[in-house]
Amino acid sequence: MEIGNETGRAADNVVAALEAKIVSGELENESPLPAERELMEQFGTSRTVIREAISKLSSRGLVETRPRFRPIVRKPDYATVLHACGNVVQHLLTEKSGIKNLYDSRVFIERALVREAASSARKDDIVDLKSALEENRKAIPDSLEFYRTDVAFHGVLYRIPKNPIFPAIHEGYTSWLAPQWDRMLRSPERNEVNYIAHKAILDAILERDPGAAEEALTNHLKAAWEFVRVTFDWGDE
Amino acid sequence: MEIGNETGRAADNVVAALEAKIVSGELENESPLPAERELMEQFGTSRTVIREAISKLSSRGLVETRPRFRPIVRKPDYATVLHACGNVVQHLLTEKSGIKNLYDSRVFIERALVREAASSARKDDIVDLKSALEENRKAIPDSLEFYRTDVAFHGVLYRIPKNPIFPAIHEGYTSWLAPQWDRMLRSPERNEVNYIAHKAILDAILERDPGAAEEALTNHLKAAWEFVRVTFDWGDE
DNA sequence: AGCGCCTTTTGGTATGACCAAACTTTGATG
DNA sequence: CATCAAAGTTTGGTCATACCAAAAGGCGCT
Repeated sequence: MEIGNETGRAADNVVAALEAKIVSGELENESPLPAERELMEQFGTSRTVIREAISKLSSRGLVETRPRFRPIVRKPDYATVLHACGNVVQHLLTEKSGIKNLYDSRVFIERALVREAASSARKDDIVDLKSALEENRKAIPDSLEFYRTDVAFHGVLYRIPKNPIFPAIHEGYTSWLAPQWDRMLRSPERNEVNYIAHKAILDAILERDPGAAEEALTNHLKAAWEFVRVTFDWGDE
Repeated sequence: MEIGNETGRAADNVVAALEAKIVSGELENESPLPAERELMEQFGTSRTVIREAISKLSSRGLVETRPRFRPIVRKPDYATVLHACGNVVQHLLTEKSGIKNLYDSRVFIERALVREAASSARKDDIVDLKSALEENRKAIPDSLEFYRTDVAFHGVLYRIPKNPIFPAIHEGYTSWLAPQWDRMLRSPERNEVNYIAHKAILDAILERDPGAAEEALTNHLKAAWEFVRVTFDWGDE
């Protein structure tokens, strides 16, 4: 009866409707979705369709579903979107080449980020970098804490362009490449090496030398990859 | 009886099984999935969970579903993954700020790409660039063809790092930002301007001058954005 | 072979039922 | 009165069955 039902996909209407209600805030963020049986009455359709719609919303990151709980509404932001993509990306990381490609892309991005930082970081960016580096230094004895501050230091770089896409990408990299870092965690002797590398990057940024910053960053990440590669006992990539 | 069935998610088992069969090639790429009723017999489960599993596979880009057709197996590659992410990303592009952020990230990436091209493009890369530019020049009178060659020219840049992730990203940008380009298509007088910009970029690459290449690229994309912005009659971003 | 018609297959949807886990209410208890 | 455990209710996950319309496939006719 409803207009717009041309093609056989009843669930899409429900998806669109709920989608609208979520982005408009009519369905409040972080709050549970109405019960399926209520939705099916509300939309005048069967539970089959409702469930399929919820499944689609879930895979789009608009709701978060746990096995036996009510779905939770998630207003889309860059982080949840990247997280939703993670489910899709994971297939490409089962082979070494996929991981290598992803890591290389990270190196590529961060090279550009440190260039950007060196050429146009603002005062507060510099403050953030210094503070992140200091946290990093203090955490050298504690591998777990060092990992956290390591990620945080790189995270500051991703925030410098003031584009929310980049922090989201950073989250993607750290979560998708996390399994590899586990090995690094168990090698505390690497902490000081990595700290020194971070310091070299920051020094180059402070001197406003994009080339040096890029080189320092490249050396840092290449060394980290080499370490992981050897630890995993991979042949040459 | 099967191990790994701890948590109440029967569909996940089916997803995992089909997933494995797809990546292993047991389910041939580009060929249709078995019928739902056959799968339900094969897995000893109801059609409900089979359908849910197929829906999940679809949203992960492992199968492609058209409304009333058999799902088609799609072995995951970077392009299909990016395409699958497109459904998720679209929410962020409904506002101007989302488009602006995405476009800025593109500028950021391509700046790094042309630097890379200028500093380490190989002979065949140069050949590709020259040929793409020539195609671009010849297409100046035909806006539709010009658009195609324009995309192709930028695409060559994304292929230079020899990392399949970048061409996939390029596909993402071109498809996600396509609506904006429509306006550009109807302004053939822009074609020559854009061609000249492309030529300037290539010239800088040929001179192995990363800085000049980055600047030329930046000018090119900033101008294109400005044109779109004015045409759309947006205020300042 | 090419083409239109008819049968079968198959995806999309609707119902209704059942279970187990989550949630809510209730009521006994200290 | 606050606490907490038991009983009752809701609700997501699954199953079985049925029906429809469109796609696929077969069949006969030209």
